[in-house]
Parts: sequence; structure tokens; C-alpha cells
Amino acid sequence: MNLPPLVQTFVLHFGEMGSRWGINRTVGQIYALLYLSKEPLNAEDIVERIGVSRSNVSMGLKELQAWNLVRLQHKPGDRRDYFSTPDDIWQIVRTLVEERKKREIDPTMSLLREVLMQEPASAEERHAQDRMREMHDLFELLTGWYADVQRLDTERLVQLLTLGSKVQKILEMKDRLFVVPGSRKGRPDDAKDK
Amino acid sequence: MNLPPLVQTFVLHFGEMGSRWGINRTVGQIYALLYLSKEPLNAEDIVERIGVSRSNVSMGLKELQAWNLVRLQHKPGDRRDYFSTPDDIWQIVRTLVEERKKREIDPTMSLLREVLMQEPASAEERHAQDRMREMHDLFELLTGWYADVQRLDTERLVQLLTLGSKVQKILEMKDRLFVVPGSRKGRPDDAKDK
DNA sequence: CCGAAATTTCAGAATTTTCTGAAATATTGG
DNA sequence: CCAATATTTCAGAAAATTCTGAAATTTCGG
Repeated sequence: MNLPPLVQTFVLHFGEMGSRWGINRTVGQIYALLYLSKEPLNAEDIVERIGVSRSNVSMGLKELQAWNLVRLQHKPGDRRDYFSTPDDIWQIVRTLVEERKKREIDPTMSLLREVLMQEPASAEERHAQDRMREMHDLFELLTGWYADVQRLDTERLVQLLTLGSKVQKILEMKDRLFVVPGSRKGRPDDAKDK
Repeated sequence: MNLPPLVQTFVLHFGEMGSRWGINRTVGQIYALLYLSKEPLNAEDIVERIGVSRSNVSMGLKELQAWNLVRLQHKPGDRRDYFSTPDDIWQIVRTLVEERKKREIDPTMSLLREVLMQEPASAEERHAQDRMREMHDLFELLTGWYADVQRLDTERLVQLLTLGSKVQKILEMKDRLFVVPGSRKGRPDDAKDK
């Protein structure tokens, strides 16, 4: 591995971290390297710096492309492929969340929908179905929220995140301003915390 | 595997999904089974239903305990350990997020802090450090927001999530109500979207 | 359309992870 | 404190994943 120490530390860390997510060490390292690099890199550059085989880099880049996490570009008079990550880190976050949703939440949601259609054949199955319905509703709430937030432009998103705990204050204010005085507080269908 | 079809579908799915997260198939299956089960289960119950070895179940339960994802309890007159998941699915979400933060974000943050202290020895290192600083600041923003939201009680959290896109409206309203007219909109240091 | 350069594919080797059965250890009712 | 029961540990087997080098394929300048 042929990298400035500071870069190497980060690249190694991301390699290890990769295993905690579904990606392998090499993919994590390639991504980290591209993320830190000022200039786009070609496959051979990556081979030299990370020190893995050319074919491994090829597969890693393919996977990163499948995740939409790298951008492919060309330099004039050079027919090699050059790769880079978006300059805007928020774009990276958006892509990451979107792709993870696509791979993890969406398939689970369709499985849940499917299973919830079936007729339970026993008390045990009925309870299991109830549990699955809770999960389904939770995911629906989260993905609905996500879809909305995803649409916000970055400036507003940052504003929202910075707001942090003050959100509660704003909700309270909203309640005071808009809720009909004397109306009940909870909604009937999710008042089931044990 | 000895389970009602409906339960089996879900358990198998979670087993596969497990690999996308850092956990293995058996751990995913055990968790799914416990999640769906009305009654707490002991290790032998799990062996019978999932069809893996007793020792594998023991290790899986140990891992789930390390993640704080299962609760250990006892039945009177029975000295076996019984396991269950919280009834409240929001509690599960909170634990999951908390633990993933602890394992993935926190170590990355301390690495970033450490590396950001060092003196860059070249233009390349300087740029890498800038990139790392962006990531550091992003994580700080996200974890700050998370810490605040984590503190909300579930009812308010659901309210906030349900609000969804209307959040933007409320932010705009807040701007109109509270921002000094004529003040600039953007913040100077993150106006760098490419 | 040829040939050099670049990239991808893929079978098998290397490595890592998962899983098992047997043995060790721990727990507790009597 | 013993014996029965429950749980954990762990070395090695099994399985899965990752990685490589060689060969195949693609690309494109001339």
C-alpha cells in the first residue's frame, strides 16, 4: 500500500468498516481512496495505491458503480476510465440512503405485504402477522418521512438537522396554534405501547 | 426448520437480510423468530424451530445480547434462560440505531478527530484532510440531530415523522415569523455544491 | 478493420466466516 | 456438596466469500 500516512489510516479504516456493511474490504478501500482524492483515478492508479490485483479493482469498481457511488469520466486523449466520488458530500449521503433502502427496505416491504395478505391458520400465526403488521407500518412511516426529506434541498435539510431539539418546541408551538382546544391528544390506532 | 409457513417465510428472509448487515444468517433467523413469537423462547425451542446446532444458537443469542436486542428472562420453576424482544417496536428501533452508531459512527469519528489533528505534509494530504473534515462535520450534524430526536418520546417522534413534507412549511413559517427581514439566506461556508 | 490498450470474466486458490459436536464449565434443586 | 440440567467454549469441519492470474472480450485510434 503506497499512500501518505494520513490517507492510509483512513483507507484502512474504511476497509475494515466495509465488512460491517455488506461490502468487502477492497470495495471499502477503493471508495475511501476515491473519496479523498482530488483528481479522478483510473484502475491502475488504484492498484498501485491499494496494492491489490487489477481484477479485484475491476470488480470493486463494478460494485461501486452498481451502488451509484462513483462517477465514471474520461480525460481527453486518454481512453482509460477515471473514477471519482461526488464533490458534494450530501449527494453521497442521499445516494447511500437511497441504495440501502432499495436493497434492504423495499424487498422486506414487499415480503411483508405479501405475507400480510395471507390468512393466518392459527393463533400463533395471527400473532406473528400482527407483529409483521407493526413492522410494516413502521417502515411505511419511516419511508414516507424519508421520501419527504429526500426532496428538501440541502440548505433546508441542514437547517432541519441543525434545529435538533428545538423541533420539539416547534411542534409544541404548532399544537398550541392549530389544534382545536379540547380535542384528544393521541391517535386511536397507535396507542398501544405496552 | 419446523415453523408455520408464514413465520418461516419471514425468518428465512431475515436470515438472508442478516448478511447485508454485519450479522450472520443464524443470528438474523433467531432474531426474526423471537420477534414474531408471542412467548419467550429458550435455546432448545430455537434449535427445534430453526434447525441449527445448540452451540450455534448459544453463540447467536450471545451476539444478540451484546447488541442489546434481546431480553433475558426466567419462568418460575424453570431454570432455563428464556429470550424475547421488546413488545414496543420503537424500543427496538432505538436500540438498533444506538448500537449501530456505537459500532460504526463513534469509532469513525474518533479516527477522524485524530487524523484531523495531524499536520498535512503535502497538497494531497491537505485536500484529503479537507475531505475528512467534511465527513466529520456531517457526522457531527447527524449525530447531534440524532441525540435530540432520540430524546423525544415516541408520540412526538411519530408526530414528527408523520409531519413529513409539512416540515418544510413549518420551517418557512418559522423563517417568516422569526428571521430578521433583510438578513442573508445562505451560510458562507457551505455554499460549495459543484 | 487491425492491433494495442483497457477492461472484464472466471476458475480455482486463499482467506475468512460460520457452524458443529464434544468437552468443559456453570448453575441449582435437593 | 452432589447430581442433574443448562450453557458456553472451542478446535476443527464446512461453507461462503474474497482475491488472483490468465484468458477472453471490448474499445477505439489510426
